[in-house]
Amino acid sequence: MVNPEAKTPRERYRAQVRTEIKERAWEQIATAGASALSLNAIAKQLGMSGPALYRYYAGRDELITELVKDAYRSLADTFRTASAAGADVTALAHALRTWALADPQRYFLIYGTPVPGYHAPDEITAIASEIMAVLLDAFAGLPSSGPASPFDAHLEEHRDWADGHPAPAATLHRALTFWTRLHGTLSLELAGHFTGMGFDPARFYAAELDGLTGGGQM
Amino acid sequence: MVNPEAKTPRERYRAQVRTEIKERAWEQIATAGASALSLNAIAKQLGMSGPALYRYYAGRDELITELVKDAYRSLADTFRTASAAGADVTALAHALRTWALADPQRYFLIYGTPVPGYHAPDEITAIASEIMAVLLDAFAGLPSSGPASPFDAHLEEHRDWADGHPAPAATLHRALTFWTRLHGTLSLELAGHFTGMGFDPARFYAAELDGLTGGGQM
DNA sequence: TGTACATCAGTGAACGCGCGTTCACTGATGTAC
DNA sequence: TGTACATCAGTGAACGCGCGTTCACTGATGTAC
Repeated sequence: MVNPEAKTPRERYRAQVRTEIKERAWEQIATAGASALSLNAIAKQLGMSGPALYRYYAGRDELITELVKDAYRSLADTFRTASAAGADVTALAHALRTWALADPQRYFLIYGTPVPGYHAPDEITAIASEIMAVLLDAFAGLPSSGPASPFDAHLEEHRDWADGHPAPAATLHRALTFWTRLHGTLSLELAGHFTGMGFDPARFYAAELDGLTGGGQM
Repeated sequence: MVNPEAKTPRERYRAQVRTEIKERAWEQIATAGASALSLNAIAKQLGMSGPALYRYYAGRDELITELVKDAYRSLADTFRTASAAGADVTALAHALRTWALADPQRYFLIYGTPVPGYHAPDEITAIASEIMAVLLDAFAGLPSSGPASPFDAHLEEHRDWADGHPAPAATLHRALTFWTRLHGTLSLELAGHFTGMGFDPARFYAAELDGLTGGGQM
């Protein structure tokens, strides 16, 4: 009769405070960047003293790692959900852009300037390859496009990252390109490098996407 | 007989110390990232007290702005020099990659995670458009490729950033694409996102470049 | 249902640190006559 | 060439700050009998 999975009130409370801490952390990151994240400031916003946070996180580093993991998981969920709803490559691209625009600093926490010396835990690389798997599936359902490039042959010899996905190297190539090209536009847009140039970033994004889905040149 | 441009020994000394300060600053940035840059630490490395630096820079912010400006100027110089030596689009791309790999954190100081609220001074946007001008010239000397994209028409109405360059919108489009695509690969490579994937980033970069120079599809 | 005990969230004081920045000063370097 | 003065690089003390983190504690919440 006892469900060992059931949460006691205390566990429930703990979980709630943990997420509240993270919510404030995201607010801080959004307004001042990740490097400005401060445990004491979070505690103050929650109306508690600084040391209280140590009941919930071992320290600043653990909190940040948790935030990075959450960001990855959020993106992976977005992709998986879209894919489950039948999204094709184009829809995935738009889901990506929407997700990124919703919280640019969250995007940069994953894809932004790396902290020298920091190395992502295995759990994170696992989520990253889950994202890639969705992408590979989407491209596998697309008609092949254009002639094989010399890079395809090279990729064929280095396809471990595809984690056993049966798609041909050309498809891996396209998924990789999807990633790098859309990141290229998106990150420059989010960083404000297009500001003042006048054109509509969404249209440029769409143009890049066009090249990816096999239709046009370039 | 007096050359008003000539530097007095004191001016010479000042200039030298200023560059020494910047050199140490770059070392710090390279090893711990820009957010860890500390005036006191720089002073210690130079064998002087912290306050001494205020003879040379008004404060931390001014120093960082100067570093960003130097980074931009360095990239612009690299491009201009390459261009003057007859570099085509491919050569510019390789110059870009070499420049980026030489000091990844310098690259990220320009193209990395933005600090929310920070706005680049006009002097910097001027250098950025100088870089773009070199790129436009390089593409203008290339045969046009592929059918016009719908984005070209949109760009035609927003071409102020090209600063009067006479190239057709399709060329602006290609220069823009050069920028975003190569940034996409390069930044992911520099941030270590390709680590463990096995393939050679240089080859992928070359493959992307191939698509840009008009040859192949995609 | 009531009491005795264990668990654990949160506090407040404290530690040591390094930061950016100011200020009044010393002493060396350069300039004017 | 020598002296008197001005310039200015660099020092050391000090200010106030916020940071992450530890520690011994109080008091509320939950558990066992």
